Amino acid sequence: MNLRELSAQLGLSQTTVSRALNGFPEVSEETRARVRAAADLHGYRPSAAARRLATGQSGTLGLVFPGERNMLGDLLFTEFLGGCVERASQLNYDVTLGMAHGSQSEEAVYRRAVRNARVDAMILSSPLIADPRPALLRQLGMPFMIHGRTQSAEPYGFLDIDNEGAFFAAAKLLADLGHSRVALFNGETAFNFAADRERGFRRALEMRGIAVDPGLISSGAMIEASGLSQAKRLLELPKDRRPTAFVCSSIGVAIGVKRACAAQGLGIGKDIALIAHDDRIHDMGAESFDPPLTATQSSIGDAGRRIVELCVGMLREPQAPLPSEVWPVDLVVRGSTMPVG
Amino acid sequence: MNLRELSAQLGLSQTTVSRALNGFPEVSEETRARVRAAADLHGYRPSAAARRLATGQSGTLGLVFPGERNMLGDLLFTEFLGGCVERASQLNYDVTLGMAHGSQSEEAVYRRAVRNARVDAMILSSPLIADPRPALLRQLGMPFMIHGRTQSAEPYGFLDIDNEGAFFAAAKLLADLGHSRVALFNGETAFNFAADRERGFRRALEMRGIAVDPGLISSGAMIEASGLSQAKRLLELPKDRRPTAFVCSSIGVAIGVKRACAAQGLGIGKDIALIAHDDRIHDMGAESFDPPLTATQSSIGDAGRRIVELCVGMLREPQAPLPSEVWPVDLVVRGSTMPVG
DNA sequence: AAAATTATTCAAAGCGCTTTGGAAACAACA
DNA sequence: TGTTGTTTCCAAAGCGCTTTGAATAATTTT
Repeated sequence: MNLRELSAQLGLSQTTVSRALNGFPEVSEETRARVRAAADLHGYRPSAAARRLATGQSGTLGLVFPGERNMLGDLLFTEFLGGCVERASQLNYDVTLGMAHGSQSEEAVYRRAVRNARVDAMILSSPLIADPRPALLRQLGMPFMIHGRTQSAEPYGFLDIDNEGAFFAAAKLLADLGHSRVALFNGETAFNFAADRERGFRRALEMRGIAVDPGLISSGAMIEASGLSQAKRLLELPKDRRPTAFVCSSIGVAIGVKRACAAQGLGIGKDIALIAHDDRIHDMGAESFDPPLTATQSSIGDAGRRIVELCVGMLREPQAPLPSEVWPVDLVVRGSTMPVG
Repeated sequence: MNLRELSAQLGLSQTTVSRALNGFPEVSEETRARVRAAADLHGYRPSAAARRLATGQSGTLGLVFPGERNMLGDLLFTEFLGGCVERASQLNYDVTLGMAHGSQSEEAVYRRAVRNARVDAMILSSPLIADPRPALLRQLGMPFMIHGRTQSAEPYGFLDIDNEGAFFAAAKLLADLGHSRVALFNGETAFNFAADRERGFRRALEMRGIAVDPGLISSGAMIEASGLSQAKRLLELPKDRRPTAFVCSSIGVAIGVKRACAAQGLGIGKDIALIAHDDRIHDMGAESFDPPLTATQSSIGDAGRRIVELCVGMLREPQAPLPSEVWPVDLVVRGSTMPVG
């Protein structure tokens, strides 16, 4: 059943039926009710393809798989994606995925998506400090939102968490507990969030008059192996230079740290203080660590849901200022932190 | 630049230009070359929306997030999805995602996708033995392919791995090494793959004249905690009834088993033999276990790539028999298995 | 009661592609 | 010469929706 048939049934024009169904004000409530009833009765569903052609809008949002894949990255991306898909389907939007493959560069993926005009907007995740994608998309005329922030001359819409504030709070807590040798195991420095976190970390220690030892700051993949090897290295330092506290960019890293400590007979929350950032995945994480982990935490699924709302809002009101939000991050104190002893 | 403008430029009809670009035979090679050159020159890209409307095909494949989410499940799904997206984009297809949310049942998600006619076919993953989706989709007239198999009266296309053969090989290896008390930690029994695996497992032991002890077979979530608790329980049995070998449905489960063994001072590959199924994720897995794990392995990313090919083939030749493939599974023997003793 | 508003409804023109049913041009055959 | 085939190309009719510009009906104003 299509629009023409339905309007013929009703003895109305396509215009009126279309407007009645789409909530335009210039159709009487009586007619609207009649149209709705008939549409329900016949199970009428407007053709997405026809609407796309007529409106020029695809009702579709695009995401692209991150170029470098790893376990945690995939988990985070999937959790984020799941949130996006959930909210998008509530808003009657589709989500389509792109991916670089083989010789095709990531840029080509974005170009392809834009050229084919298959999406109304794209959502960028894991932005680098110097990320080429905003400039590219703006040049191509494709609206976008960033999950995170980036260093960019041009304006852009974004949703980010307060990474700096989070790591400021974590480092400050440790400093207030008397720790002066605090190590930071950060994510890859090319990512904007990692820079933000390091800034917050440094600011807190400096505020407490603690000189930041560059040797205690490292960055790398946010996986168990990184935490293990880096912690091992630092724990081998002479006792008076060995860190008494660690701040980790992910729970995976914290697991590695814990293993390194265990190997030295050091107990988390007893001999060594540990804080990690916890991107809530499947509503579980830091609290099921042993001991329960003091953590800065934030739901990446919620971020996905919210960024889709912002994105759709942006598409509906193109002339409005670009949406931007920065979410505060909770520092939840659990059993992995204690005063320095 | 649209088709009309391009054909005006060329002094040809839209028909001819369209056919030239789409490789129809009734246009001379000379004209085709001219058209191609002009299209390239002007950067002409056909509008996906218009094509969709005209052909009734959306050029889109649909997948739905599994209803129950967990870490391994997400990782597997993402790996599979990544493969799908990769091949789909090579074939100029899009992949869109659906997801049940809140009150909306999984069935509603499929209905919605079909009603809106936004996808040409759907790919079903993690089929249950009694899965309602094939009947639903057939009734709705939506083509689909299953990654896995199911117990269904109606025919369906599928790509599956030989789960039965894999677990047959694993159990047979253990039997041949002299193990007679072999435990199986299977996935949820509602899933078809779990039933297949158990069948293979039993068949091998029976073939070797070993009575299968039902107490040694359990099933549950394919996560570390399951392996840990189940193995712990079995390792507490009196020595003459305690299993000497374990077959696990995932590496996660194997990790749990290893921890349970370690707690009892039992070494994998020494005191206890261990085999797990390894869905290759990120090209790593069983070989980085300690000790390297004897495993049945199969690439889930490859499966994603292939199922998209089959799906697209099915759409292109709707009257051809439904495609189906069963992939053999390699049993790779590493250090976690040894003769009983 | 006529004129001016306002509230409803409609006919028709796209959106940009595919595809049907010829037609024109040309060569090959009788 | 007339007929039959081939090749190559085209005009025009959709696909099913949105939206513009007008027309009609109902209401209010003068």
